[in-house]
Amino acid sequence: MTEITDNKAFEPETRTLADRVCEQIVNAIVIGEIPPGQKISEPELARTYGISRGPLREAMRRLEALRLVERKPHVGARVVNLSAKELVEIYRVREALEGMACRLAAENMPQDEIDSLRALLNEHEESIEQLDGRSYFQKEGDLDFHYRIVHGSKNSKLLEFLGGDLYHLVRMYRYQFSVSSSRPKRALKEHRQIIDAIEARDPELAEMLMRRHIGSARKNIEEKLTKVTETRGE
Amino acid sequence: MTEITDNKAFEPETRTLADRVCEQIVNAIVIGEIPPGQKISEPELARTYGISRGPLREAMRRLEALRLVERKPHVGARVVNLSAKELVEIYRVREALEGMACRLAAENMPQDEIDSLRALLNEHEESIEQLDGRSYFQKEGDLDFHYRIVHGSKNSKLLEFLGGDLYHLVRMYRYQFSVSSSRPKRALKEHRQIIDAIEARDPELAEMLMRRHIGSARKNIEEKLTKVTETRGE
DNA sequence: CAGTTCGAAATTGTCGACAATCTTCAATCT
DNA sequence: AGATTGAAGATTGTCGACAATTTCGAACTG
Repeated sequence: MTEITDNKAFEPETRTLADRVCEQIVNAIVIGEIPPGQKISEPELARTYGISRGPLREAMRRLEALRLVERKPHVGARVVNLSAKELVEIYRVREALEGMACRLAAENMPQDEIDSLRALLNEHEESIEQLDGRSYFQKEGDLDFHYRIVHGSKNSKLLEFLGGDLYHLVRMYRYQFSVSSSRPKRALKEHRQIIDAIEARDPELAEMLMRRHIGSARKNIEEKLTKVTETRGE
Repeated sequence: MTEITDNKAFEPETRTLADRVCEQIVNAIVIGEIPPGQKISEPELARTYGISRGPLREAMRRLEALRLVERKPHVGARVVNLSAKELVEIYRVREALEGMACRLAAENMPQDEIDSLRALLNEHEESIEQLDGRSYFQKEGDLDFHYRIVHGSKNSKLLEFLGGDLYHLVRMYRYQFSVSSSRPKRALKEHRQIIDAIEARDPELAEMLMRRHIGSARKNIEEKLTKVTETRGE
């Protein structure tokens, strides 16, 4: 028994079937493999993932809680189709929660995490300068920045709500609309201001900067979407 | 077809079994009928509510998403036992979200809802003056006030997060610790200040007042709980 | 007697089948 | 012709049984 037989890397799937499939479906929805508004057939999805309907229904319950699908009793489930209004509403929620997270990060984020986050921003800068269309990295990289701030707040409930639930919706929207920050350099500058405020341990400023940062993203969306609806003549 | 045959009151239970039982269990947990930290046996609960394990497991998934129970694969589920730290974390989330809700309410809450809310506050005042221990009304009444503000924000996502998910935890905590506002008159005064700011259509002030209001409730908790832990000699 | 190991019981996870409900479409009636 | 009703098909909701995993206890060993 001297060898380590129960190596964690060897048991990557100790979780339940429902959990694993749920994660797969979340990803499929986020990247648009299952398109928004599509009706979900339980028997079909169950066959697709090679499981029975029992675990699948449990996974659906979780997806419902994540607000990625909407269910009506005795009718069925559909992938959400975010309206412009709902999207703006989500950004209001982000503005509030991440503003608070940033405030708390200014109080609680350890120095080593701050250093690490600065290094991440430097990577972002490089990927922007050689802007050979690595929009994927930009998209995920931006969320990575925000996630780390929330992590740095040392508030587990904030982390659960934002990182566990809300970010799936945000990621989904970004993939659907192919939105990579329309002004990456400006965003990077704002990110640097934010981390500066955190390192200076200035909660008020940190919160204000983050709220502005997300607020301008929200205005950006509002602008684009009203433009689209105007074009459509609505 | 002149009569209204599809009266909503006539179909009170069109929802699924899992949904109904879930609501029952939520209530049982909130009022402490199922105490915090208790292990949940699926077969036993299923018998208690007279259903099979299938729907019950779906209900458990929902309870997990509501953060009222914690599950470990192949081990079981337990009712959450909120620590002091987590409770304070939840109040931070409330401070952020309800602050935003209050800001938006100042922009969007219809006048008739404002009037109705003022009437509710007058009822609260009466129930306080004849303080014959109607703490139940105080507890639920306070949440009612906060709920209406969120409703007045006209932001459906805020309503979902706060009203749908988070308030169950807050209610649970209030029942467990038998916390009726330790200073009801002061709370009422603050509520009136808030509704004044909303009616004056002053988003900045409205948000600030709400954040202070919830912030002082948080400090109140922090104070009490550190006192308790000190008494215990920890 | 303490510690370990093995096994039985209980609990959780999964499955396939049956019942209830909704949707669709065609036949009938006004 | 258009609307209504009814039945057939498909889909969702529910159940009981089986398989996999964990837990608890008793027997065994040092």
